[in-house]
Amino acid sequence: MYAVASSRLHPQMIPIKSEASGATRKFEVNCSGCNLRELCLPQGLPAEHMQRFENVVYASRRVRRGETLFHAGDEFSSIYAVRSGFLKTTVIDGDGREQVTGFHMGGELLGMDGIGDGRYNGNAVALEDCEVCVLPFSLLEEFGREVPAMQRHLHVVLSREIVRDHGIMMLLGSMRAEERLAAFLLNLSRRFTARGYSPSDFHLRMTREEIGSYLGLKLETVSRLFSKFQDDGLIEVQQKHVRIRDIPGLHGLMGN
Amino acid sequence: MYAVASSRLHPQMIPIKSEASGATRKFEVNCSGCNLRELCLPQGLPAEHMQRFENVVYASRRVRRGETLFHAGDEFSSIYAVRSGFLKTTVIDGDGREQVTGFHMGGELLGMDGIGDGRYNGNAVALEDCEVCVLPFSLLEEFGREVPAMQRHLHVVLSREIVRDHGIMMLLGSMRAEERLAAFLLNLSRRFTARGYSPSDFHLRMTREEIGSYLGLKLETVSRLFSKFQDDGLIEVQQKHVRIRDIPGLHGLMGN
DNA sequence: CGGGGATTTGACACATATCAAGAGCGGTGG
DNA sequence: CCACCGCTCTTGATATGTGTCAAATCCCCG
Repeated sequence: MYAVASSRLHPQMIPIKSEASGATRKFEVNCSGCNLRELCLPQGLPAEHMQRFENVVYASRRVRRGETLFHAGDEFSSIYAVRSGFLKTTVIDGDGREQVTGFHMGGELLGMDGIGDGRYNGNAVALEDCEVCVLPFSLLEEFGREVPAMQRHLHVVLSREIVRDHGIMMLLGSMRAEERLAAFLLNLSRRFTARGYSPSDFHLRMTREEIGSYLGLKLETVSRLFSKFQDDGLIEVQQKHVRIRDIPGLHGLMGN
Repeated sequence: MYAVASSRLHPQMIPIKSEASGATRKFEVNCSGCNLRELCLPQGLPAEHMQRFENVVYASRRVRRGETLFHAGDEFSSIYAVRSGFLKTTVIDGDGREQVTGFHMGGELLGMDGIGDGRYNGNAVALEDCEVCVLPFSLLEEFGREVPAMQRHLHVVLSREIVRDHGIMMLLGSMRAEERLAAFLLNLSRRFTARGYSPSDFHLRMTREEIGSYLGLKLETVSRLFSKFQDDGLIEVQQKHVRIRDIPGLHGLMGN
């Protein structure tokens, strides 16, 4: 019925030059044919502008598991749209402590933290082999000046990122460990569902430690909670594979 | 030497019509003469565009202590720039729990969380009598389409909000109570300094409970930490008045 | 197929929350 | 102008959720 969420390259990429076989290569994009078009930046863009948008998408870039798409401090010039794969973003403070700020899947945008002062503020690391679309920000801005719908949508995307962050602040500031993990699982479920995967059956790409960092918990706490949720019949866990058995039950955990 | 940070109306407002004496009134703005111009949205805008910008600033609005500038769910049409006073922003989750997402002073922008889906995502409440400039977002967008510098600056401001939020996520996710409060005080100090107030001597407008909400702590913990910092000679506290005695000492608390 | 990181689980420590009581302060109305 | 009331703050005693440390197992990746 549902495919278990897994990493597959989507077949929109059409290389122009075979010599450009490095990490980044120019290519003809086909946003209109991309199965992520309803989730990605061109979402809702009238057909007449779609072709123009495809010229903004400058290149694709392949990032292998463990590799970094951009580092904090790198010069900013583009934002990235995830075409396939799964990444985390992190920030590091003066003392070297790392905080995971998000996990990102197909159709989601990365790098918007770099617009502010011309350098990325955080890091983006692939948790599995990824393919991302490179969107040079100056081209996006130019496009936005010409097409109000594009401009508005860019603002919408930036604003939603702010709203997303406020949700995480709520989670970190006001919820107990159990609620945080339930919220996390439900959030993943929702996002997988939007991409056509099973709402209840998925493979976690991140470690317990990364989940813990994201949720403001230690990895042992995350592990114990997974076990507890399993004992309570809410989920089944086996290493990185999770099956949610009781979505209403997880919802019920929040707010008690 | 320094004025202790206090709420003063800045004198740029020139009412056009005296009958428009309600909470909101149109007025001739004078951004170029505003002492917040270097911190506010028109920051860095070339002089030639300043006058045009002043036409985007649609009105001023007065918000009394305790009143709400906007509620979560209200229809979005404008962002707001704080002209004077001090506000908090909050979000409320399904169970009615409130999380303070920020404290905002002169020159800072509010309401950018509303662009995403046409409704404000959070609340903005005045912690003392405030005056805000109303910036209709559609006018800002129009202006941005015509003036790339304006467009870019709007993006910069949105991006910085994201970066700010990531800093708070770091704070909530990775720091201990003591570090959080030290970071909070140093952040306030920096922002007061940028506005010409004393870096070390200021009046807190928010309650211990609001500080606690912002920092993910309970009010008793905040109170105890204030006492502890005082015992350690780092600060002097008397209710809402704070005097920082040892800024390096506070910095030193972070990362131990 | 081997090795090392990832995960689980237990025992215990400790930071922060909770509950409670009293004091301080400010704003309001007499 | 003063006194009272209510909210805010402080502080103590205690509870508890989560962290820390440790060890064994798992299993995934190279």
